Amino acid sequence: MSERWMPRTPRDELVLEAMEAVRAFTDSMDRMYGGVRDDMDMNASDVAALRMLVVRERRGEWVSPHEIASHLSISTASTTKLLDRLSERGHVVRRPHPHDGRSRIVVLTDLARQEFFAHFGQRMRRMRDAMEDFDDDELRAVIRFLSGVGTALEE
Amino acid sequence: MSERWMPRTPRDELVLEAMEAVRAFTDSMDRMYGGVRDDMDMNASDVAALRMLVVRERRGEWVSPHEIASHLSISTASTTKLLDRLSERGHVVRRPHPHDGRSRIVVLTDLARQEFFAHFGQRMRRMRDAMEDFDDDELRAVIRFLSGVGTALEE
DNA sequence: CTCCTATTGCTAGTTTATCTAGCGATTTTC
DNA sequence: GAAAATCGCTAGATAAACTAGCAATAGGAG
Repeated sequence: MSERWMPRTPRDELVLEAMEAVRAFTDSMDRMYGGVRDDMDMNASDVAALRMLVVRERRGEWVSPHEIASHLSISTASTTKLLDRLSERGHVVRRPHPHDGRSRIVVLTDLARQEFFAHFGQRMRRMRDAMEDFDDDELRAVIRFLSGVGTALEE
Repeated sequence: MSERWMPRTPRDELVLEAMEAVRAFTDSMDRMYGGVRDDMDMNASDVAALRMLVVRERRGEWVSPHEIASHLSISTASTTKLLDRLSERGHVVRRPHPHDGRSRIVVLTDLARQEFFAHFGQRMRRMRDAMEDFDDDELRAVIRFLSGVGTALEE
């Protein structure tokens, strides 16, 4: 054995507690998305696509079917069907890509934005309210944590 | 209009930044789980069930098929199939429930524990390492944040 | 410019994982 | 002790993913 048994320090306990907090939080988020999915009567991928489109629109970026496919880790064939479902419901419109005749850009409709915020809005408000229990320094620490740990995971 | 326009304060900016950090972190976690799913060549539900079993086993609790069903928000019929898949791979065993003849308890095999930690272990280690950049107070703030915001979401 | 290769989104057909409905065994309630 | 509820299961139907292959377009090499 190259390793001696190590006593579990208070620091170790704290880190373990943080790990568990992350796990529980992720579960909460999953359930939250599940709630939205139920409320909107949609499947998980379709909601995820909508979420992506909202985020990318806010950034002023265009989104192609191809990008949706890779973001959701599904095939382009499945994405075609997904977009068919969203178009049928009137949530998105497919437009020609201005510079690439093969491609399309997927654009949210007003209806989609409206329904999306109707169902996500109240949940986001609850999150935002819960954040009032934290001062600026704490919030900054949280932000640094989430982006640090998140980045560490992406390698 | 019953509401005047409000200037966006630095505090508002910070809270917004925290919201975005949460969103990005959730995406990272999703991709992480996706990686495990790919590595283990399993579907999302099966991995989620395994995760649940590991957590509950660590707590010294028994898990019935029924509980798996409600935790994953799928029907008991789907859970039967799910457990068939996991049994076939040798990841779980169904045992009779000691006090209730209708029920079963689902028990992880050594193989499952082994494979689970082989694939999750390195990712959890990366998370744990990333946490070394934070002192105890920061970590405590993060824990309070995750559990507070998580709880707020569950209502 | 012309040819060749790569890329994009789509269709068609297949597979997988879910669902609903209903059943036998067992437990709980009255 | 009888009636109702619960548990996990089977059977058959549905939804959403997959693979393979296609037409249209783009882009690079000669």
